[in-house]
Amino acid sequence: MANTAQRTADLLRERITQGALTPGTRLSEEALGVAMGVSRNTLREAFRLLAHGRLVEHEPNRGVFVRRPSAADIADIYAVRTALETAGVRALAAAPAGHLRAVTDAVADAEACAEIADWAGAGTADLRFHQALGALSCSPRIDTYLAGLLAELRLAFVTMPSQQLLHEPFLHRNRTIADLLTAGRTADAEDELHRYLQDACRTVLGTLQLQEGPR
Amino acid sequence: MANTAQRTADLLRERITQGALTPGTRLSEEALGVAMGVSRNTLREAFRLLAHGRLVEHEPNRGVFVRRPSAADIADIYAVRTALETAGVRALAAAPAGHLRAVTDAVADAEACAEIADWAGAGTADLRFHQALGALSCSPRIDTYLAGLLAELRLAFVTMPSQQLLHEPFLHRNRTIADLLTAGRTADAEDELHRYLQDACRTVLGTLQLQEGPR
DNA sequence: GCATATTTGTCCGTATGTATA
DNA sequence: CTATACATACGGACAAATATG
Repeated sequence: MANTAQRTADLLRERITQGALTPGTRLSEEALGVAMGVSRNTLREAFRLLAHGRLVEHEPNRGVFVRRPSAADIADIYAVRTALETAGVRALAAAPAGHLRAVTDAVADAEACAEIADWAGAGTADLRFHQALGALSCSPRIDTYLAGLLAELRLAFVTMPSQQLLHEPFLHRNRTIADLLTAGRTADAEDELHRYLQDACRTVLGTLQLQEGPR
Repeated sequence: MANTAQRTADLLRERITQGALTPGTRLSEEALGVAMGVSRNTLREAFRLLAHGRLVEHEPNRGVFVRRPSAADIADIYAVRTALETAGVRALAAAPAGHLRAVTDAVADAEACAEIADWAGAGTADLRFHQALGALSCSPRIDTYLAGLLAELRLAFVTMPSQQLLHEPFLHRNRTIADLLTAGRTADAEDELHRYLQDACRTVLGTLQLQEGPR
């Protein structure tokens, strides 16, 4: 198996993106070390890995805290997503056929989840849809970047009340984009994706403001 | 100042991108630790940071080595650069005026360096030109990504013989792009940049192959 | 504002496993 | 196959910075 620091980081990443460790929580080297059965040195290495993905914040001489993405973070994440995902759409012609099927499969999954009101599942499928859009570029680095960005976004979502309000309005637009891609209308798909991400960004920022205001 | 691990990583990054530590070099925890006056624990933390930027490769139970970017790496780097830099070009209208000046300044610098046959300087200015293109998106994350990609590319360049052959053919095309941007012809600038990066990628891959073959 | 307790930052020693000569 | 060298991981130690009463 991989080394301990990597495993520890993976485990913590999962805990964070699933909301078990909420933003603002302090991750004590001592306490977490004994809880996870690793030494402080190893845990510190894991912290470096997570800090690089912006899931935790390292405040010198104070410790590491689960990150609370700001409005500026959200806006920036959507800006980068727009750059990377539209690049995937533009690269559709050069991508193998299986890559497009991954896109349509994710859309179908999201629709199936929505059918039975499984909004957590719909959210996961939604993120997979966008990951699949980026994967059309056939670029390992774009895949890595996008995975990190979506994990960070998921972290922003965990404090928000309704996953349904965040995802439901966009499911039929996923289908629209997938259909445009299947029809080879990449320019139209790019336009739609661009507007889609702008709207989604506004929705998320609005939800964030709602919970930041009355705090 | 910042913590020791960060400083150590920064110092090593500089050594690597400037060719003092050439690809393939093994970075021994013990030897480097005493040489830089830091403990093995701290050095390992620094290694994690560098490995994330792909400047070094961590081979389990064998150690860390200065990375030797493969042809696939080069191609991928140019694919991501295309996505990020063209996104900057498309975002020109929304960028503050100073950002465009940073682009034209970098072009002027590169031309001045070429005038006096300072090809190392021209190479640096060239990279700054591309960083400035990405900065048009006004996205901190794109800036970070691009800086990492260009550092990795610089690592690929250090083993190549002539910086002149790598950069000179593209200087006048930098000027072309800058002029198109100044004229507000973003669509034309994007097309030109796209072809530019394709050609540059081919040039670098060709040079890489030349030195890989007769090894 | 001060004294104290806690926590991080850094280093060292060491036992174990793995790769290589 | 053995021996050596090294990475991996742990635990302990102490100074420095921070938080707490």
